[in-house]
Amino acid sequence: MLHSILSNSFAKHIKLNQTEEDKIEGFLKFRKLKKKQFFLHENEYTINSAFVISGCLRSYSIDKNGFEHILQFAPSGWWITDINSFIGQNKSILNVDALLDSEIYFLSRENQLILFDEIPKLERYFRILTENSLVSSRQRVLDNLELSAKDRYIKFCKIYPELINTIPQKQIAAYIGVTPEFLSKLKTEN
Amino acid sequence: MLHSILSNSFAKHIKLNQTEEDKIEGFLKFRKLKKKQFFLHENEYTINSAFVISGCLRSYSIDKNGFEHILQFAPSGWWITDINSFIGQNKSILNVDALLDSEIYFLSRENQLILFDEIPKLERYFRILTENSLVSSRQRVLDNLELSAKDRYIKFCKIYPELINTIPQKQIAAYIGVTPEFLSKLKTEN
DNA sequence: CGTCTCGTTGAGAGTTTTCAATGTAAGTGG
DNA sequence: CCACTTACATTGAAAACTCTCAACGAGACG
Repeated sequence: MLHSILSNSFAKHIKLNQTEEDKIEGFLKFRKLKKKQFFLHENEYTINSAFVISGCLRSYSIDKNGFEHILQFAPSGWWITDINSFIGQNKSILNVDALLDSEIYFLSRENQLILFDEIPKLERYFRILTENSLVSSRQRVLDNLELSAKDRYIKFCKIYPELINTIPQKQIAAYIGVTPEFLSKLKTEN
Repeated sequence: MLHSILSNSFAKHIKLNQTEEDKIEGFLKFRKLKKKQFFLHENEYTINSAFVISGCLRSYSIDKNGFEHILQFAPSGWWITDINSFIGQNKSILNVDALLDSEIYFLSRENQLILFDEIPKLERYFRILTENSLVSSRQRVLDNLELSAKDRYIKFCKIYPELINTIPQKQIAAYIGVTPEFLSKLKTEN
């Protein structure tokens, strides 16, 4: 049976009967990731997309100076992959790994496309997720343009309250776009 | 008959016959915008999405200090709207206006949904555009995290070469996230 | 117990902004 | 077409913001 967290994610956008959920389950694989274990390395072709049941994954790139920059956190209930590579057959420019011990389902692009044919509602589900991702990605672009580092941190705390005390603070710094040292100073000054 | 620029945009992703193009045309409206004329004001509900035939539109927000921050430029061949408002029935947080005298088609969300039913290929066209927008929006988030102001300007010049000498430089500054004065200094220092 | 990662702090350097001044180009009304 | 106004680009100096580098302490983990 599908894990309730994934089942609930579907239910937010579409209605599936038991037969359909069972069929979907047949196309998914379950896997546990230890902290720091990779789901996807840059420069590979991304076959799979991950849905996080428990724990937390992140996607990030490494710049020419060796610094990591985080594009997305995926705590419980989120999908994560390198979407450009997953959709477009391009080499991945992102790494995806686990920040905490995690449990995930993963779905291959091949199986996803098969499921789109067999259960058209599922295409709708992913279309809506894509639209929502676009909205939040654009909001993040605006936030980076409009907000000070301090305000970006405050906003981060509102959006991801469950992450504040579960992942290292330096990961949050790599998401909002400041150095770990500077984030530390931001928090004290008040 | 549909303007060739829009027709070509469709043709990049889907195949439409003449009957289908004619039908689509019936759901579009054509309009000219003078420079500085608004297509959409923030705090309104966004009914329409615009496809630019000639000229250039932009979408932007105004922060609490009164500064403008540009989310998107739409020269010839691009769609532009406040997608959150257009899709989600939310109030717009963006303004969209013309940087140059422009010619546009516009399509209401209502008509778009009707067309999705009548010409399913069109839903595919917009799904692909949404996916591509997501990819480029995420790339821009990464660019803001990774690149210096100077490198962001250099990258901008590569992506939008047709804009460099047609729109005011201060608009480019508002897109890459620096003040007009600082962009001016960046360009001279070399 | 030792090792590694992380968070904090401080001083100095680099970056970007602010503010003010100037010159030029572009738009407007007569 | 000219005179006037407005918008824009540039420059400089000072201030504000953010980073770098180095040091230290605390906690996690084997």
